[in-house]
Amino acid sequence: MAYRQTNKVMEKLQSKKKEILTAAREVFAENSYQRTSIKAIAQKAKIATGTFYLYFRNKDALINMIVEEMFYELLESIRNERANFSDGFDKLQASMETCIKLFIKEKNMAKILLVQVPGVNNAFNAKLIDIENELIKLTKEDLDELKSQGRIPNEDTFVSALAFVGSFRQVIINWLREGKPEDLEVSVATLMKYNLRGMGKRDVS
Amino acid sequence: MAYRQTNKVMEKLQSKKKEILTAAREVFAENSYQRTSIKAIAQKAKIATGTFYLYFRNKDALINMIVEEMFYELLESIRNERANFSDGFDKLQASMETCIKLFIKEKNMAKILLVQVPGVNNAFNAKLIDIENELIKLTKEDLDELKSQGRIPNEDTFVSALAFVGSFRQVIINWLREGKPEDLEVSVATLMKYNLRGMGKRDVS
Amino acid sequence: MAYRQTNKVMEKLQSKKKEILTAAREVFAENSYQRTSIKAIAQKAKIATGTFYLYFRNKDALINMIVEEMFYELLESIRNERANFSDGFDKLQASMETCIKLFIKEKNMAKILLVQVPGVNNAFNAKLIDIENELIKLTKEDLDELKSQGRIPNEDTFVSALAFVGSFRQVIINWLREGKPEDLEVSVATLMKYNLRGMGKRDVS
Amino acid sequence: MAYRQTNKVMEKLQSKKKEILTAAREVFAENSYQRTSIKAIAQKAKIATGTFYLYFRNKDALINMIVEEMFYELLESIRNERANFSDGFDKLQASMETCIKLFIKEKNMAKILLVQVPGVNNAFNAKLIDIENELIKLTKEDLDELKSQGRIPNEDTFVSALAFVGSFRQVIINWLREGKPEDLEVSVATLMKYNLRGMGKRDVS
DNA sequence: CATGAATGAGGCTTCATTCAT
DNA sequence: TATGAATGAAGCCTCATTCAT
Repeated sequence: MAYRQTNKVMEKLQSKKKEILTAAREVFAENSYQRTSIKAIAQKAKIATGTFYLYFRNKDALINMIVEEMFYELLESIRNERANFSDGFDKLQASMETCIKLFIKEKNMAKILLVQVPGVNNAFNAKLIDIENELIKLTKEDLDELKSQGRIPNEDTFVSALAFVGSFRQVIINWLREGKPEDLEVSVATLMKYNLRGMGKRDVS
Repeated sequence: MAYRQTNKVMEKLQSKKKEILTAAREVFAENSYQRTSIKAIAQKAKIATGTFYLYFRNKDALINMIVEEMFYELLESIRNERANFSDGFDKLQASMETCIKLFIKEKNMAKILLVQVPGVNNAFNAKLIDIENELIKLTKEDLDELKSQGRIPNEDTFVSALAFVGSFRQVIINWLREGKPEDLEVSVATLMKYNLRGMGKRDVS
Repeated sequence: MAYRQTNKVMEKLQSKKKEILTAAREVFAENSYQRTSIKAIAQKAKIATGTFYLYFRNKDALINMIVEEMFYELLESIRNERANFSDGFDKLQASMETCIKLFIKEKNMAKILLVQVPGVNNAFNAKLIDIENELIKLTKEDLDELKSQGRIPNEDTFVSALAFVGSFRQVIINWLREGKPEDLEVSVATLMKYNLRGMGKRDVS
Repeated sequence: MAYRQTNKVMEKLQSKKKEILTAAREVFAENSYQRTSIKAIAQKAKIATGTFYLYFRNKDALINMIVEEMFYELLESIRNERANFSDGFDKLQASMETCIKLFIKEKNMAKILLVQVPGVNNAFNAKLIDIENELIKLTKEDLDELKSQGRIPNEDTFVSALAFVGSFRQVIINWLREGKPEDLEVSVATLMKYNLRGMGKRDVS
């Protein structure tokens, strides 16, 4: 009895926390971290400012959790999608396509991860860097596999991995900031070819 | 006796302004714009807070000048170096090599331009974006030239330009943040090859 | 439990605002606008500096409200009292007597309106001038009526109105500053006779 | 030799001090005391800010001296002019006409005495009040004389003196602030009649 | 004497966080 | 738990005054 009660309370608490997180994402996507006030988030979440502190120790804890959530969402999606493929090139392609699709679907997420939060605070940067590093690591693993299979030249796969991730990052940022390229999906195909050639894949159309 | 309004005095004033700019660059390289206080800059420059305002109208004017200086330093260097070459591929290579060399020489500049990018909604960031866009534009021009010469495939050069710039950006950022790749100059050569292949240049070693 | 958004809460807020206004009036009565700091007002009102900004957008908004309140209090009292009379001379007398009575009752108000007038270039002063002008306008209307009735000579009623208001102003100011004349009410009677004669009323005792 | 040298130096110093005072008057007439910076005065006087402090202990000392100068100029003019008359009414008229003429000639003086400085600071107010009180005292003396001669009714001459001065003050202030009455000299004649009647003079036209 | 750069206290305002209800 | 008023530290900027030249 007491147990179920607690569970229910926990659920309720969790759901309220989720609501705040959702509201916070929206507000952060518009303004930068520093320019976003707790009051604004609370208003968006339709709670009082004080209530915010029942769910988060402070502002930093909030942004931390947001980034961690995104970390999870993004990398989990990528890992799941990659699991459907065994070929290195396919896995690379799957990684990026998943990433792009998620960003298109959740533009706020892209804005926060790529535009708003960077530069705010070394602690958050560290989290963001974790995500990026994880993505780079995955990419490098694929490249190493392809290299060991002799399907790409014997080059520094770390640099290639950075180039791969960086090129996508730039295209997405530009799309977020300037709205160009207009059709991100088409551009991603071009970009993929660019990178496959860059890695040294033979017979790219 | 009165100050003699000689060159000496003027130089001293200019040099003081430079000192403040240098101090500000150092502080900005560590913290973001929003988290950098005038007080901190003044302390670094060993002046009183009020003195800052003798040299800059306000905080925004300072950051504006810093970024404009960097804009000038970076793009002027690149343009100068590019002028030595007529071949499109050579110009692309010259662009990036100059950029990298400058960043190695002036690490704070790289940190400010690439890492401490603050939230999107201010003049500071707008200027930074200008720099990036200018670099992308230059790259695209080279690619368009190469395309018209039939030396690279008929693909969206805007996307290629973004990929090119983005891949370098990522490598430099990683070097700044993690110290890897350790030997940036060597990696840049690899990266260049990656990109040349990516663009579709034939016979890249 | 949540605050109940009852009348009680609202009243409390309003009363707090009133308290701040009262404190501000007291401080302004001692020092001029420019020399009055928010901190001083907050201390007088026994609140923190930040609390002030929960009730007023900024310093100007406060002074605006203070003067508008006074504008309302003073002119409304005068208009109400005048409504009891139809004779021009009676209305003039009613105007000034009401004014004097209010100033005796609310000495701070008199001090702010008459003594702490700050430099000309701000909104505060503009409002104060509005009050004075309104009073002059009312006086002029009475004089015009009397003139059209042939009860005072055919002279420039604007000048007379200024003289009328100015003479009262001077007496009150002197009373505020020097405590003389000691018995303001008696002096006001004398002053009234002075002005009635000045206007050209016949048979003033 | 040394003596003459010193004298010369003193003269020069005095003349520079005068220049600063003149500049300060101009600046104060435009902006209020608080909004007038030493830098602005120095610029108007074509000296360096530091130089200001060679001639005045501080900003307060400057305004003090300005007001004292005006005190002297105004009251001395009035006293001189009054010396030409022996009749009480003539002396009253001479007082005010001199005052008005001086204010018309030196509008800055009027602005400073009547509009800018009041309310700034109790210390300056005190000086201003001295001037006003002196004027009131002179007026009262005339009225007392007239009363003892039986030429005006047996009323409180202090109140009459206040009314007299206050009515002029109001007209001048209105002229400074609003530009009305347009022709001050004509209005002053009307005003004089108003006051003569007010005092109880017989046979005012 | 003159200069004007330098100083730093102090003013206004914002906002993360606390706390009485 | 929920509320939102209250707090006060901290930031930006101004300006009277000082001081090295």
